[in-house]
Amino acid sequence: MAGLPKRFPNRDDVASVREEAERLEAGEEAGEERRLAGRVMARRGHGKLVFLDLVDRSGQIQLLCAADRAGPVDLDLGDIVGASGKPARTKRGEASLAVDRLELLAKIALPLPDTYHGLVDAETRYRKRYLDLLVNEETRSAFLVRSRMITAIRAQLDADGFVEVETPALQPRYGGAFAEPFVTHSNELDVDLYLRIATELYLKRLIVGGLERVYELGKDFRNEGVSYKHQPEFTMLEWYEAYADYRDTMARIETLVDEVARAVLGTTKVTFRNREIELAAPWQRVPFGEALAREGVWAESEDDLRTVLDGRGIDTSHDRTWPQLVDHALSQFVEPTLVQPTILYDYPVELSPFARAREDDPRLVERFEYFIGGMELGNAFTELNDPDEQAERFRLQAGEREAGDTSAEAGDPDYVEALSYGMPPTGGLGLGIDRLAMLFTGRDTIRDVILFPALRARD
RNA sequence: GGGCCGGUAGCUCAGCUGGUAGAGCAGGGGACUUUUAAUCCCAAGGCCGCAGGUUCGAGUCCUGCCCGGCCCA
Repeated sequence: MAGLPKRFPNRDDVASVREEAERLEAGEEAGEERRLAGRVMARRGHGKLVFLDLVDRSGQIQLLCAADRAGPVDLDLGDIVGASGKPARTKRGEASLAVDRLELLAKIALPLPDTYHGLVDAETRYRKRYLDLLVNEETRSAFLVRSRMITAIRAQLDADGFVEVETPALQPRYGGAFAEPFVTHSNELDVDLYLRIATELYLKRLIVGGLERVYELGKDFRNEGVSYKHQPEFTMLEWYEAYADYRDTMARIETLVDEVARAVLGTTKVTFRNREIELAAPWQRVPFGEALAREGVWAESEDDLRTVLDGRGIDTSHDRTWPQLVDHALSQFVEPTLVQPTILYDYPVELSPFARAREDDPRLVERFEYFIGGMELGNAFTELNDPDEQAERFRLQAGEREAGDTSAEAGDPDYVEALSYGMPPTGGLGLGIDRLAMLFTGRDTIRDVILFPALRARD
């Protein structure tokens, strides 16, 4: 690249120049100069007249390069160029830039993938995402939608008085979710550390500390398998709101998704896996037990539930405890049916170590999960703020671990101590950002909304 | 972890019951002043995922492994 320009100032968007050109009559040319830069994605040569398709992040436009005006065109497909000229429409009406000056800004040295078929091979698309972005417009637009979605979520929470915070990703003990952690080691401190599986317990310490409304948007890490909706590292939003309960939280998440969809997509209707989904608030709300009972997979004892599930052809041999069986029943029979946004609420206490009990039934807690497109999008509760009760819940979880549930909460005495200083009544929520991005972009798999999904190393 | 499918030129794909590997696009050379996957001519391009095996002969059949996809756990 020696000798090539190091900058290209006063650049216009392809999309805006295109709009300008489209307002012209066929054969007409505008008077004002515009400057475009981007990648040459197609070339139709006619000797002394060459048509190039120039692509930048905003879109695509044709460059009209006449030899007597712009000089000879010595380029390869994939070269990065700067073009100065005037918006114009060709005789056939194609929006163009009539080029006065064409500068090479960076040279391509390897051939671009097929620009007509695009880059199809899934493995190559993930390993060389830069090529996927270059050649597949749908890929580019999906990641731009994801980015705008995240921006809109932040804007909404900020406007509602939340403060964005950052808590440790390397944690001496992990918690806040049922999951296997990644373990790493600090040489300096000579201790093992865990990559966080959730931000929950740190964020609630901040509520104890008086920050009132906090959120964190960042990566969580879970040392588990991959699927169309699972990746070992994924993006999670968690918020905590003092002086609110899970009913307030239900209203807030419905409204957030509704308004973010309108802001980003201009509609609350999306299509996911060939199903039309209406994201607009309010969402259906169904008690948890009722949702399982409707599918005929509800029983209050481990033995009864196992019998029911075995009778439905489910292999329950890996489910050691009642909560695991309930979870299995939920994901197998209920979750896939929850295509339109649905809130399941009032969960069994055994599944929910951080949620406050209902006043009228101590076996149930004020917790909800919400589902869209047959996927769980997130989890929320009226946060347990009684330190003694929290300590008791951790003991209950320790029992589940001993019964063979390795994903049960490990317990966190330091967190219990924090609660002992008093935490206001609080509503908290988690939202799987990648899954919401799948819904917003209509992608079937989480790998299509994560720029560099986890793949095995290849030499 | 199990089942099924796939890996052939930079990319997208053919390659039949085993007989020395093909096209389009891209890349190289040339022609062409209103094209839209522009067109036309010329030349070039391969560890057929890897390693074994069967066979006179393997891209093709068999075994193992690697990578990916889908489904299941």
